[in-house]
Amino acid sequence: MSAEHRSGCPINLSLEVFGDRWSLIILRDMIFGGRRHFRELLNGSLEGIASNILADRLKRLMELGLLTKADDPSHKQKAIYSLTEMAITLVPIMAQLGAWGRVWLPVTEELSIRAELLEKGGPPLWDQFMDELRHEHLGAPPKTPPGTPTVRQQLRAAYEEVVARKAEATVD
Amino acid sequence: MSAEHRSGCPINLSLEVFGDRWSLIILRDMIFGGRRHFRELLNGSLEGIASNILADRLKRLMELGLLTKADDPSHKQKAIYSLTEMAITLVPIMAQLGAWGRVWLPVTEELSIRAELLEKGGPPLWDQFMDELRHEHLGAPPKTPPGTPTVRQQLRAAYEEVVARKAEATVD
DNA sequence: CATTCCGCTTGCATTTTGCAATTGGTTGCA
DNA sequence: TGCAACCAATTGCAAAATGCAAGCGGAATG
Repeated sequence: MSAEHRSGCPINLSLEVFGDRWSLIILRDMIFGGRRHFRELLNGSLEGIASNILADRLKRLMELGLLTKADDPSHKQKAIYSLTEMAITLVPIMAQLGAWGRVWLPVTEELSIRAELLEKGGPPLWDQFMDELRHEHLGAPPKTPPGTPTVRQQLRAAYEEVVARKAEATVD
Repeated sequence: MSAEHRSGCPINLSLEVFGDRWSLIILRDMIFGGRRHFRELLNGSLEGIASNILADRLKRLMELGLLTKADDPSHKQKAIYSLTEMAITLVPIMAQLGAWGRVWLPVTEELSIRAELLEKGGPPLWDQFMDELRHEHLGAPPKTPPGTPTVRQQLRAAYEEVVARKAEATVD
């Protein structure tokens, strides 16, 4: 192991990658929120990340091999960030983290419905989602027949259903 | 959500608990290494945690409900730390983190054999391990018949086998 | 041609971390 | 009884990370 690493333990090395308050938040927004641009990540983040921290983490995630950056052909100033295979395979970790948080922490209903769906879908749903991300970010051929609702669409629909139901309940 | 939380998203809330470089390391050493005392955690940690950080994190993990502390009846100065159910259900997250790290990060063979075994065993092995931890830390009745090798023993045996094989290879 | 938007960068205050030494007390052994 | 070793921390201090607000040059938009 290199001198930069505290130990060769896989859990420790994973923590050296994610052991901060922002890296996984950024990846979550890219994976589940479909965000690809700096501004989307900056303004869309529920948690309010600062621009200097976002810039630093994007750079770090690129150096670590979790993200790549490319010019947006439609806009010379825009950069498009893409997930690598390394980042896409974080889906099971995200699912487990969400499932655990849903049980033990004070989550809100509308923000945890996605975690619930992902938990119920289990590994088959995670695999489908990862295939969709490979199509979206790596240009891999889609594996699901066209017309099938994507996992992200399903998660989004469930989220909006909860929001609508809660809004209705408020009116009553 | 309370004002202390950045958002009610389960992944974010989980990160607020584990989004640092030490909390999961401590829990890893308790779960997989069977460590229960301050000194064991301090000296046994491969990564070399400082005593002030360890003290701070143990306190924090207790406040969060992941650990409890009790007097050691055999030694007035010793404290015994125990995992709560909340901490025991981290086993699947640990397993996924280990599995991911094993694939993508520069792990050493002897330190990743446990992650490999845990991955291959899948949820049934995780469940058995969690039952053993409930027995050890919460006093729950054991579910496996007496005489069955524990998961921790299996993991330890596999680790030592790799170490022995590598030592032999060095001699040749 | 002014405004907005683009991905950052800068300066600066606050918080967290890491290291080494030390604390007050307990235990085990001679 | 005396004393070294051990116990779970705590203290002081330097260094690093974080967070906030403002600003940058350039490009797109109206």
